[in-house]
Amino acid sequence: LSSAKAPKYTYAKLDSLKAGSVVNVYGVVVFFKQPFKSRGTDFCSSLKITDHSNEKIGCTIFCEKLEDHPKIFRNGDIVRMHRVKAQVFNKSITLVNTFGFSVVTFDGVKGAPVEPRTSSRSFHFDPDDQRTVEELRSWAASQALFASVTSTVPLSAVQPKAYFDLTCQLLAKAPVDTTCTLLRVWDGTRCPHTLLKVIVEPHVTEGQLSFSKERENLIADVLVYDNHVEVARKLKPGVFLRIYNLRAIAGSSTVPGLTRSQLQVDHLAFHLHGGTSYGRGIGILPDNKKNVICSSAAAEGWMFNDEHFSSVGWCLCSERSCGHDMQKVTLSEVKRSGLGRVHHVRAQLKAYEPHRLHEALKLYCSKSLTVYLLTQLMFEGKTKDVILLMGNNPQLLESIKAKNISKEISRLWSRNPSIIKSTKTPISWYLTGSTLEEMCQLMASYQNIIPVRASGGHLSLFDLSAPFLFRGRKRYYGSEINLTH
DNA sequence: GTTTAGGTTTAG
Repeated sequence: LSSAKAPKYTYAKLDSLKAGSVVNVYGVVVFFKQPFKSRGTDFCSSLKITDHSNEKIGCTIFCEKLEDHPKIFRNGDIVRMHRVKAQVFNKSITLVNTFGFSVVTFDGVKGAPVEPRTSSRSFHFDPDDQRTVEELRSWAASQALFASVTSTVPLSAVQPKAYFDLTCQLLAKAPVDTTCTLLRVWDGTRCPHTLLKVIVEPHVTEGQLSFSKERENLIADVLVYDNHVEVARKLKPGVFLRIYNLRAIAGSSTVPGLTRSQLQVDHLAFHLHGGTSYGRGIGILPDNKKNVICSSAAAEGWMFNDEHFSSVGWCLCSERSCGHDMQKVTLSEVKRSGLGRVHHVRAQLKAYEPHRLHEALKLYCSKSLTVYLLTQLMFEGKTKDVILLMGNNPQLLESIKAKNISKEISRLWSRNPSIIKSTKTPISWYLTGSTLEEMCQLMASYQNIIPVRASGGHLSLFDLSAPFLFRGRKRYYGSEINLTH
């Protein structure tokens, strides 16, 4: 016994499962449902997995406690299950958990850190597991495993009539009747459609009762029905959710318990219908998923202007979890430490720019997950610190800052109002006074050209009717672009 | 020593 080896698990390929055997398996998730209450004593998770063998195997997991269920957030996630029993149902092999069952889940994204998701206090994990996860990720990336399933869509891209998954934060909730609950959520993006607003009694609302008009425009009212009401009852405002198989419906809607006059009809409504078909359900995201919302909010140029800084709003943007412990420092310490460091601060908002989003140029670098907001102040030369920053790309930031662009533009512009040359920064500049033909000639030398004009001795961006950026042959309208290095 | 569900859309 003293020489007993550490336990070594062996994993069955999914095309070699024999009825009645108890096995350990690895698989890529191609379908899943959030755990739902069964008619028996347990919650039930339903999932389908596959592996290199291309065999797709349905799995049914019964556990009394939700935390013992597989922590699956999306198709492509990788699960490792210990002690599942193969049995035949409808002439196919399925896997059901059996005594001593445990499950660990991993993100399926190639190159992402291999971080086990489990509530088990101790679990086996060795270099072979690391390798297996990475192999499954690579294999899955080369396959079209779930091309037709619904995908996570931000509110800004929601299509009427479509089913989709929504990643969002719960701001408030209220019961509508015994079969329907209202969830007020946002994801930091603005839906182009007018949103249905459900009016409920204030005294039954949990969470913030009212929001500023600006924020209200970002909030989607989601009605969840039947079996989802029980799940919704346990949710606390502030929690981050993924709502699966949500349906956006345009046109008149009626809601039980409410008269039609309580609804603004003909608006886009969000319904989570009863049942669990197509994975319909509500999943609670772990803290490290908050970044998803923070970065989408930032990429959208999300700003809020509430008189009362709510704890929920605060949470959305300030409590970024960076996956490491870091002490909070004061703003003066940040200033002293110079460029290129990452800090945690907690501060009170005193003022913000821009008040109108089209006044800002947003540069979003998907590689470094960094958002740069170049504000109107920069063009007017009113400030030295022209860039409001998030993220961690000191090189790019420094190159912009070191150039002191507004000063440089003003200087060069006074000498030669036609062209300003700036080769080091990721942006080149084009000024008023040139024709389109001249600008097209400049395209050969400069990758990115932002048209600006002079007014009142200052430079300013054109309004939204003009392209804000010329990149090669492409013209970008609006105010956003992905920078590629 | 093993009931529950067994993917496949509400119809508000």
